[in-house]
Amino acid sequence: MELTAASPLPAPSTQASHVYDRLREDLLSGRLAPSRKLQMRFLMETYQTGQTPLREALNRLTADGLVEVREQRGFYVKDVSRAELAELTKTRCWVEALALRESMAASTPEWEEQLVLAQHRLSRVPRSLSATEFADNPEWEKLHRIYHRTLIGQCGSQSLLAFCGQLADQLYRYRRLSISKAFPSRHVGDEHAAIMEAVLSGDADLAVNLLTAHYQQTADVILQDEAIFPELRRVAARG
Amino acid sequence: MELTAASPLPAPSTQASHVYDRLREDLLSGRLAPSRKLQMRFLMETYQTGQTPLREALNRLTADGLVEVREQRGFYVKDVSRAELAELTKTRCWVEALALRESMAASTPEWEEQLVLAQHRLSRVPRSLSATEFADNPEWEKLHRIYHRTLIGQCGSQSLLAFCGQLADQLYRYRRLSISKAFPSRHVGDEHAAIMEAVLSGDADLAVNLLTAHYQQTADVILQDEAIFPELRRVAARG
DNA sequence: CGCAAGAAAAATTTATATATTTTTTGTAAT
DNA sequence: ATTACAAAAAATATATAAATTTTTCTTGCG
Repeated sequence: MELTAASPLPAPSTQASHVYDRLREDLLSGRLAPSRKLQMRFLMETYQTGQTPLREALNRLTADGLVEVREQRGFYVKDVSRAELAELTKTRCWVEALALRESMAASTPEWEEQLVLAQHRLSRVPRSLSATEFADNPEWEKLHRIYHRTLIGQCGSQSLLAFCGQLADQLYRYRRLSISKAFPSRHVGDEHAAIMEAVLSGDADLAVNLLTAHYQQTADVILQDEAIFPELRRVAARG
Repeated sequence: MELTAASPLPAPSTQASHVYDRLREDLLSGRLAPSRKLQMRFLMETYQTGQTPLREALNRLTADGLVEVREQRGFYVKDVSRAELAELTKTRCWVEALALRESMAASTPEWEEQLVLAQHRLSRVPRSLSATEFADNPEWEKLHRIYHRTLIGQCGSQSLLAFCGQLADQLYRYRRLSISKAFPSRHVGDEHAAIMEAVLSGDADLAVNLLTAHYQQTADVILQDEAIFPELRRVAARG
C-alpha cells in the first residue's frame, strides 16, 4: 500500500493537524480501505509520529464521520454501504435544497458575482488529467468544492454550512472509491452551468430541482458499482 | 466553583467517556462558564484523571460545538453571543421543520404511538422542582429531549438527527445559562400538546409553524436576558 | 478421536509520567 | 512609552506502564 509520504517541512503548526490532514487525504482517496482497522503501531510507523497527535487526529476524523471508534477496541475506517450512500445523498439533497433557497432569498450582487466566478473557473479546468482514461484532477476537485460551497454560502448559517461540508466529504469518499466515475458519459459542466443560470434567474424551484438531480444521478451511478459494494451473491452466501 | 464530584463506580467502560460525560454536564449547566480557559492542570485535578482521556473528551466536545480549540493555545469553553443564539435558533427551525415534514411523510402507527407516549410522559412531570421559584428538573429535561427527538425521529436520516441533536445541545446550554427561563409565564406543556395534535391530524404546515414558533419564543426570551450577554454599553466602552 | 470450555499468553488499547516546544508574562533597556 | 530579552507557564509530543480484549493452547467430556 502506498500512503502519503512524510513530507519534511510544511508543518501546519501542530503535529496533530498535520497528521489529521494526511490521514484525511488517505481516507478520502481510499488508500485506507473501508472497515480497515487502524492500529496505533501501524499508524505511528506510517505517519512517523507519536500516539498523542494520532489520537487527536483520529478523534477529529471520527467527528467528521470518516473514522469509527469502538470503545476499547480501537479505531476503524468507516465502512461503506449502499444504504448509507443512499441516506447521505438523501440528506444532502434535503439540506442543500434548504440552504440554496435561503441563499437565494438572501441574494446579493456580490454573491452572484462570486457564483459566476466559481462556475467560470470550474469550467476552464478539465475534469480528468487524461483524455483517454479517467485521472483525478485535484485542481478540478478543489474548484468543484468551491463552486458547490458558494452556491449555498449565502444561507447565513455557519453550522448548516459545516454540516453540508461534512456530508460533502463523506460522499466525496464514495465517489473516489467508485471506479466507474460516470466519466465521460455525463456532462457535469453543463449541469453546473444550468444550476447557476437558474440561480441567477431567481427560479429557486428550478435551481433546487437541478441541484438535487445532480446529486442523485451521481449517487445512482455509484450505487451500481459492484466493485465498491459486496455483491449480493456473496452477502447471501455468507449468511 | 462546584463541579461534578468524582462518583465512585458507574464507569462507562473507558475513562475518556466518563470524563466526557462529566465535562459535558458541567459545560451544559454553565458550571464551566463561557469563554473560560480549560487548563489541563486544572482539569486533571478537578476530574482526577490523566491528560490522554482529557484530550479525548475535549476533542469530542469540540466536535459537539461546546468547546473551542485554538492551536497551541489550548481549549476554551465556547463563548456565547446574541448573534450565535439567533443563528443556532434559525438553523434549528429550518432543519427541524424539514425533519418534521419528512417524519410526517413517513409516518407509521408505531411512530404516532411513540409520540403520544412521549408527550403524555412529559406532561406528567413538573417543569420545575419547586412551585415558587424555578428549580431545574432533570427528569423533565430528559423527557423533553425524548419528546422533541421523537417528533423528528421518523425522518429516516441518522446524520440529520445527529445534527439536530448537536443544535439542541448547544441551545440547551443557552437555556441553562439564562436566568429568566420564561418560567412560569409560558405554557410549554400546551405547546407540546398542540404540536402533537397537529402531527396526528396530518397538518404539516401547522405542526411546523407551531414547532418553529416554540423555538423562536424560547430564543426571544433568552435574547432579552441581560445577565448572560455583555450589555451593549460595556461592549461600546471597550472599543 | 473430535469438539467445547476454560485458562494462560499475546497483542492492543488506554492511561500515566516525563520531556520538549511554544506561548505568554514580566523586566529591563533604549 | 515602546521594544527586546529572559523567565515562567502551558500546551504538545514521546516514552513507559497498566488494563482490557483477543487469540491460542490445553484440558475435559461426549
